[in-house]
Amino acid sequence: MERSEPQEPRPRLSRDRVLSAAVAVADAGGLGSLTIRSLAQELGVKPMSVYYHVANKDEILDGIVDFVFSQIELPAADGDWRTEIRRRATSARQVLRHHSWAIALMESRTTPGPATLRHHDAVIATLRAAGFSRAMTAHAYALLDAYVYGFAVQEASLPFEGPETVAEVAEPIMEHFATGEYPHLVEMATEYYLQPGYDFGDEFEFGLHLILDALAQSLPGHPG
Amino acid sequence: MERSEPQEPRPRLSRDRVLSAAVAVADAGGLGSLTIRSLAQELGVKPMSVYYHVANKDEILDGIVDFVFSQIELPAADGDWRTEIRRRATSARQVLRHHSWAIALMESRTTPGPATLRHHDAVIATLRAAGFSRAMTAHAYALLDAYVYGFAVQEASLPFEGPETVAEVAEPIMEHFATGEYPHLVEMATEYYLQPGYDFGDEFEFGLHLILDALAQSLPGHPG
DNA sequence: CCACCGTATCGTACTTTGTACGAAACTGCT
DNA sequence: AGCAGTTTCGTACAAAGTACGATACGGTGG
Repeated sequence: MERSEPQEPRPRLSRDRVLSAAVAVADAGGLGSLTIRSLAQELGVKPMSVYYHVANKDEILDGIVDFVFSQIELPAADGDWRTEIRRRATSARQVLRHHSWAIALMESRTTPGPATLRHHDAVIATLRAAGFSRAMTAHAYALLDAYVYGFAVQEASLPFEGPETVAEVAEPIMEHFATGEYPHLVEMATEYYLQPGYDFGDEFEFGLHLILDALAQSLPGHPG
Repeated sequence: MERSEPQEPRPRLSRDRVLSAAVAVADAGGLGSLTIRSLAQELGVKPMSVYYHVANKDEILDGIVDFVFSQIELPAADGDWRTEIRRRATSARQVLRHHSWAIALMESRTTPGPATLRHHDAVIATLRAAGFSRAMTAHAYALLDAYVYGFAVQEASLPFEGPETVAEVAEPIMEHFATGEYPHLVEMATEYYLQPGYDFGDEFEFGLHLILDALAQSLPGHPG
């Protein structure tokens, strides 16, 4: 009875556990820190062990992209389309902000997973149920997704996080350009972006509202 | 006189030549194919030689992002703002489509180069000259850029190139889903996306027009 | 013409990362 | 216990970034 040291039974590996750990590692240290070895360490296992559950690293990347999609709220086809589409857009932004490494991945992975397909299906269903033609649904979806992803890209490329740290980061850069090049950029930065209380994230609502309003105009039966 | 074989004097390296070659390599084989060794081979030089002209690979990446920005047409502040903004948006899309590897980079690089800053300055100048307030300029710029970048991201993640190859790529995938999951997605695909003549790139114009129209509404003196 | 010196290029080698290959450990079943 | 399938691991190699010091080059004063 001296042989048993059941301190950590270390549950068996599985594809799901591998993917969850991969998400955790990427969340903690970015995509660059997600290596097979770091992933194995997170799982308390030796590197080559993960290869029993996934074919290669690409499969891991595909998997965590689909995981991210699975976290985005789906719109309900039988609800008010503006409310539903707005909800899924807001949710998408939040999810992408939380897993900002995912944006880079979504661009490179071309084999969508089940959550990704379900997501697209739900959005299309909502737009069609709202009365949009097939052509308008395609237009609207392309526009909405371009906006949501593009906003996420911009947000991810900002060098700061919270609303208050903007000034601290940008001011030293700005002073460097006080020489007279980029006058409009500097003016906007000092007089607007760097003002206390400015939060780039707030811009999201403006654009989303504008797009939804404009799309509503094109719906049949609308006072054009 | 048997010593001189001046066939290829191989011009000296320079930072610019390094960056140009890096763009060429990325254009030809994607970002993944851009390694210090492949770059050195393109330049007809040994790997470590490029390190005399750039500090590290990150500096190369920053450099080629700025190069891409330098290729985007700048709007003129004294022209019609809709024409100018539309022109720069269209140009940006074309450039990003030609160098699709750049999209992934722009997201990760946080130190903008001179062309990038000049670009932002010109866009802000045009919007301000058009009569947009500072707040509206910030709103409009965030919206426009999110759309342009987001559209480029979507376009880059499509697994096909020209308008006619869509069906060939998508049909086998679609048949795989004829089981009844994703009914709306399949319906849109077969009845719309896969119809002859459909080109996803055409969606760009729709969204851009919609956004510009909606922004024009908010300009002072407009019949609101 | 030559020694000299700053600039530019290169050779070698170490580190990190993905992963092939086969051995070892573990599991449940007879 | 013995065996077969399942899961984990040890070893090792290739590709890629790059540190470090040596070498080659190109112009200048003696």
